[in-house]
Amino acid sequence: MSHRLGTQLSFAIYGVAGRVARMHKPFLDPLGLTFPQYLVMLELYAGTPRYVGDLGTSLGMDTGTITPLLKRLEVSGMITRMRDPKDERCVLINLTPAAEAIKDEVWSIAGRIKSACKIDEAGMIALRDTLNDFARPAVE
Amino acid sequence: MSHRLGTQLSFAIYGVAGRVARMHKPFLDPLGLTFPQYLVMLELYAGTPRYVGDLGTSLGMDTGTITPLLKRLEVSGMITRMRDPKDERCVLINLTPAAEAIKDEVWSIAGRIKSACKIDEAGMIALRDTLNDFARPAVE
DNA sequence: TAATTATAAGTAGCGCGCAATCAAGAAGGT
DNA sequence: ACCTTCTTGATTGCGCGCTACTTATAATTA
Repeated sequence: MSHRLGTQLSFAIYGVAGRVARMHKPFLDPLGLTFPQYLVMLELYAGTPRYVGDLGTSLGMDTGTITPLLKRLEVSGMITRMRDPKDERCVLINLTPAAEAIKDEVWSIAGRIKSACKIDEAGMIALRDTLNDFARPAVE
Repeated sequence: MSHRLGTQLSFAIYGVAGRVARMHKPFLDPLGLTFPQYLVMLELYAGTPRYVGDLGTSLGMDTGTITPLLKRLEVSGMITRMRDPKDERCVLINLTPAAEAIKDEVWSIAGRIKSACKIDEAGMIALRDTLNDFARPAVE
């Protein structure tokens, strides 16, 4: 039977995620960012301040993943972390001037990657939508 | 302008990879396997013995990833690791009876996952092929 | 008000993923 | 036989991702 197809799709998804992250590396290394950190920065460029939990939800990252990641971004001078005076449980994330300084370069990475993917605009849109719908509501 | 689309696609790929792995977890936990270990087992079920390097190449896993992974599979009794007498540099991987015993159940996971993904056969084939072509030749 | 419950982050431990480095065996040439 | 050179894995270190647990603050309820 076709267990085959299911496993092939799992392989394909596993494989493409690694390739995409690796493809970003040469562009991110000079900025001192990892791929997940890059995704966090994109979220922050879209609007600050943001709560830690809000960021985690948007990116699908667990608290055990995003908290140390944010602490590293703080150490590297990209963000500040501050308790919300209104609710001392929450931590507000803001961008530093150093982060704003590389904003355009960070945004430009996507365009430079796109060229290397040999996929047209319509294909990208279709793929994005397919992936965003895929495996969405199930066990989780 | 449309850095947007590129970043959205990166997000989508990052997100779907995590969701797919998480979707497998409830099925893999009872077997004591992680998702990457599951992929390795599928490769091994397709034919043994296999060299470590061969497995790594097939799965796109680095030696620093697959060597400890295989040692854990050995500890959990799924595989054996043996130097090839013909070439002492190479390590041959074989399945144990314990691994053969769960072979059918491991294979069946893909089918059970497929039901939860609300995507038809044609969609799966198209998606698999699109992903396998995507980001393939570029930096790597 | 006091006690309970809920929520937001942080922390520890394990496994994956990658880069860089190392050691051992094999293959080739001299 | 000897000496390079290449190949195969192993190792180390760091960051991500998850689970489970803990702490601190808020909200709720008795």
